[in-house]
Amino acid sequence: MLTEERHSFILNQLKENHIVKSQALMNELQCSESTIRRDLSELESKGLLTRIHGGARSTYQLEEELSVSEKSSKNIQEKQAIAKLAASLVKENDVIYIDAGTTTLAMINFLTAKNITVVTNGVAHASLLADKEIQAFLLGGRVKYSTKAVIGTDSLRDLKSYQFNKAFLGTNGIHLEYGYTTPDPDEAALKKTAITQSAMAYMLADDSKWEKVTFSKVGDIEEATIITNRTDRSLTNYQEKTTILEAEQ
Amino acid sequence: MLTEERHSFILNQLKENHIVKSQALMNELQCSESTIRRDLSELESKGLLTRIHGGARSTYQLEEELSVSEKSSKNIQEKQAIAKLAASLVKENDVIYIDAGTTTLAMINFLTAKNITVVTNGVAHASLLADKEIQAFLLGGRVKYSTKAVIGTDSLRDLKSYQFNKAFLGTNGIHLEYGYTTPDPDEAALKKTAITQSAMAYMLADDSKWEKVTFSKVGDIEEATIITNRTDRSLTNYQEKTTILEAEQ
DNA sequence: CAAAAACAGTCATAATCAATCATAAAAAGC
DNA sequence: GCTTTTTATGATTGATTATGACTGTTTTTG
Repeated sequence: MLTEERHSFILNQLKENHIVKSQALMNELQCSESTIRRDLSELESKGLLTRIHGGARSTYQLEEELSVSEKSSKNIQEKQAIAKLAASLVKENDVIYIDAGTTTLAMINFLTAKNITVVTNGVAHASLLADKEIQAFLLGGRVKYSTKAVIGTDSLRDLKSYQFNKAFLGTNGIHLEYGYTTPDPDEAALKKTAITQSAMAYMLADDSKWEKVTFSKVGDIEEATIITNRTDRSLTNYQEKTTILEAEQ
Repeated sequence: MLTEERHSFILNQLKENHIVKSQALMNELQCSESTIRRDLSELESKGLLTRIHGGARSTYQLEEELSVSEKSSKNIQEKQAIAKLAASLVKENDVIYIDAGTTTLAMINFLTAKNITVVTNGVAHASLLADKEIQAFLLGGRVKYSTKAVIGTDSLRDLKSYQFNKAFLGTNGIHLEYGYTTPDPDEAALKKTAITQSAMAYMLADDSKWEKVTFSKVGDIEEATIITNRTDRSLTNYQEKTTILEAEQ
């Protein structure tokens, strides 16, 4: 039984039952307590489950927000890995912007730096930040139905009154020539402003976003550091223009 | 049976029945009295329930967060009745303000009027409105941990730029002499402004809020119409000052 | 008021934990 | 080829946590 096999077995069990017990896993996977413990602890560090006394339970956050088609285990793992790397860049006393979106939402669970201030336009993000008792400011404005992002002129004006050390953004397309793009012009305007208001901008994008172009331009490749998952794709062309951080899966 | 499993079982029971008995839990979960007692006391310290002699009842806050689709308990029915009456006052094309807070959250599920616009300072409210595809605007500002309400100077400024047909507010105290009061001065300031920005103001308050006074004054009795559940209390003194709508339980 | 039930607190036992070590298989280097 | 390094695993240790039984006290009930 390979490590990978056990891991995917555990994740599948969690998908069905919401909870797994170490004892049961020992029997089903025919391995020692130590091995199960190591498996659970590895999966926890990737944000794929939460350990509890006697086993583990699923980390609901991401699964709940993602649409059915996005719920593949591979997709979640990629997002968690990217989110973890992004969160590790946040240091004590930072004032950061976190854009609405699922990958950035996953970041919040990995935030450990003390005394940080977060500004966001994500309604779900604000809620999770409050749960974690992290100081949060929400932009005001119209709430978009599908993504629960706050957008519009009010939010843009609010955003312009803040200055950030770092901004963490999502995007729907990355293209060498057309830069970062996203379908909604309102969201694009917000992202663009966030980049200008921030000393450093990070674009979080999993494998599927590369070489894609959508409707509204956010900015050029060189305007942000890209955080992505490790891929076979050659990124040399992009690396000439900007820094790319690759998350281990 | 893992600790976590018992805990979620207990919370689920509470969601449905509003009350649980230690003896019943002992049988259903097949464990000792000591264990149940420890479980209840842990969950209480997390604020997820309130212990009572012989078991536990749900905390008010949790009750409302979950009351969205639940109905069984009598206590919940009272609050739902108030929320339902309040929602019935909202008519087509209205532009309304819905205050953050547990009582007003229940209102949203009863909203049926077409083409309404809702402004709110409740993060949970904004999320629920988006789910129902009701046009919603969120005030910008700091997110309060405990209630997930947006408060502070930014939200106050945002609020002043809107005008409403109707405003629906919660309060922690109603008193003939001291008027409407709430513990947090920031929230009080918002409520006060909402009243002035609105043609009609409604104060939602269940039986337990009467004759109570808390720290910050929102306004005098005559500044809002009160929506409450039917009670034995004599309200004659109040009815001389303002309109009181009583919800049938 | 008295009996019964529920309570908080303590204790010993059992299960689970983190941490370390030794072994064996796989991978890398020479 | 053989050795060295890396990786995965299971066994062992003492520490931590969870549990049920037991004590005497408080609350509820008839």
